[in-house]
Amino acid sequence: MVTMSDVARVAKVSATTVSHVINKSRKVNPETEKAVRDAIEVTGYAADGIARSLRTGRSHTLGLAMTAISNTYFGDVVHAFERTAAARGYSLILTDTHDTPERERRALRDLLSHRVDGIVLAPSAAPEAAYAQLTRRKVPLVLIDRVPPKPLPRVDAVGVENVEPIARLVEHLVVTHGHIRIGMLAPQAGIITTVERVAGFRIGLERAGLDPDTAPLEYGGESFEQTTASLNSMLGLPKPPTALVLGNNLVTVAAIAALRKRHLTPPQIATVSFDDFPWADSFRPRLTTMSQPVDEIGAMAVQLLLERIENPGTEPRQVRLEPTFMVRESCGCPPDDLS
Amino acid sequence: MVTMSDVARVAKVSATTVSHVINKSRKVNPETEKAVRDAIEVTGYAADGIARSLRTGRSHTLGLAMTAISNTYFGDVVHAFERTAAARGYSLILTDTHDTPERERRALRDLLSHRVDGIVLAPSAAPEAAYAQLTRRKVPLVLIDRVPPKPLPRVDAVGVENVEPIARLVEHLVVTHGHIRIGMLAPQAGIITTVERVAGFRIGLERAGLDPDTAPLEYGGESFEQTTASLNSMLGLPKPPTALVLGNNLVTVAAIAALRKRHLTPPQIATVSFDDFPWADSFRPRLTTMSQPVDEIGAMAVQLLLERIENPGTEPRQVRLEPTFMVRESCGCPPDDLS
DNA sequence: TTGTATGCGTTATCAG
DNA sequence: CTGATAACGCATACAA
Repeated sequence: MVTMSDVARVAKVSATTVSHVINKSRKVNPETEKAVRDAIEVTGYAADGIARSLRTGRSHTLGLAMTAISNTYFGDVVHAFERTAAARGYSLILTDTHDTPERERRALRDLLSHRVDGIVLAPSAAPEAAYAQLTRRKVPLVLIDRVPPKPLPRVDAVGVENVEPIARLVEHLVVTHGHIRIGMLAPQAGIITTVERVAGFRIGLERAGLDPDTAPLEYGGESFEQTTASLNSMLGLPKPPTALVLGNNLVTVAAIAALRKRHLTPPQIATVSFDDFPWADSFRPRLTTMSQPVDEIGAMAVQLLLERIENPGTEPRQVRLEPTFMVRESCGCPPDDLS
Repeated sequence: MVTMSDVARVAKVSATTVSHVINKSRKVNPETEKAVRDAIEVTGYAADGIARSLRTGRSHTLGLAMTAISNTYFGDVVHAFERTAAARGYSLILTDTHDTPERERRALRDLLSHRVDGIVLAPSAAPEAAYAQLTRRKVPLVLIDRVPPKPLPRVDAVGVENVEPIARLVEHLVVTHGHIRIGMLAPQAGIITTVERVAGFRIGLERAGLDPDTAPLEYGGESFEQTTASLNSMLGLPKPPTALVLGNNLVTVAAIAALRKRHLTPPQIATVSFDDFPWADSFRPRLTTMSQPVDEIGAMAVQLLLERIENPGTEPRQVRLEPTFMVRESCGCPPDDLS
């Protein structure tokens, strides 16, 4: 490996000077500078980020800890995150929390040991240990996807609005399409977003004069099979729902598959779902959905984190982005004008 | 920050002993060990990976450099990669090459500055500079997705078989379904996989007694719009093809959308495509595809890389995984027995 | 305008 | 079985 001393020797200057020309951290004679730059060229020197980090305490690295399977998030959010971070000169370390408290702890420990300058975390259903771990080390932290409820912890967070958009979906089912037996297939129980979406479901029902307590509600999202089983148990009811609220993209794909098996393709049974798909317009059934602004979420997470890093004293912010209502045909609604 | 010296002070031993306890690198008296472990507990000490890396020269970090937009790869491969790496005690740094030589260089420079123990790279269309950069630094390297052609460079690589599977797709079109005017919408020109898939297309045509030189062939994959334009120009031919080979998942989604606009839903026009979708069975048209084993590809990349790291002297290996032929209905073939 | 000395937190060498 | 010491490659306080 070629180090700064090697460059210094070739350029016949001190390592200090080399460091300063690289970092532009003090004035140096143009001739000297040229000698140094030439020496760098000749030796093929590349700065060692590790040594630099040890010395400065900053790694120019951001940690992203989330689960890879749930949510549409993974691919798109990671992509947006990497792009935004790279644009600001930061690299990305990725770890999978598997949405379990134990793996979450491990993921954060790994991130911490790499001395990341900040962490973006999609908290598991029981993130207390993780929070403690993080606050003890005072690492800048931004929560993503799941924004903690009311007695707000002092932490930055970015996520999407869930309650009203789901209520809006229910309203669509009731008001526009006249359904009165509406069921919900929710994502993994315990996760904050699930709690909020179920709340939105109940609120939507109430507003429509329907009874939330008698409305069919099942939790899926653990696996394809478990989701399928949940849906089937709902459909096996004496009076099965005529319309379905699907709580996220994972649940949606499993549900459509299960419905197909029962020869119940939307809009034969009406569905609305959270999360959109890039291919939603090209393939049938064309699903009516709430589309999350995944790119903005990833970019905003980086944005909040960098601001926190640069300005640790400021008040934490919670950002709620708005999903977009995509009306298509899974409720039987508009004429199929695109096919 | 709490360091090893702090722990040592609390445990009333030397830092050396603390280090040895942590790394189990030499025998230490059970009592001493307990004292150290207690001190670690009390102080909440966590090892500093940066300092450790500087000293040992190993970062326990793997770099993954690929483009996030092209290919089905991104999400799934990254996921499999992270899982396999984590299981072996390695973290993952992710960088986007944007499939351009310039960004590729930058991505690798970043990885190198983080002193990753090895790099997995999906090479751009002109990766020479990247190779030079890497071999100069002697970083263990594995190529992913795109396996370099014949005069094999001395480098590990993992990818999927392209030529024969695409030829097989063409055969399906000709032999099973009697098409003789077959066009191909290929992915981004220049990429090795594209070259191979186009070669497979031509070979398939030849075997069927068709003339490859007069067969319509367009390159897409740059963007949704560009892909759409390519397809439309092919469909605008005096004698447009009655069957289409779609070169990857990106091209496929754009193509189906464009076909829809022309009221040409498969199997009205026959299509076969490379890359499968998790939702392929639930949504119409149900596409006949070649499905890549994305999980295995990601896992194998890590596997090859770790073997190279542990055993630098061995002969490089090129691994070609087999895609799976998923016969569905986009050629009008089997009765719709699943709907 | 430039150089010397020191230390970041860890592990390896050597000595006890 | 344990400890003192040096070194990894760099950035900075201080000195010249």
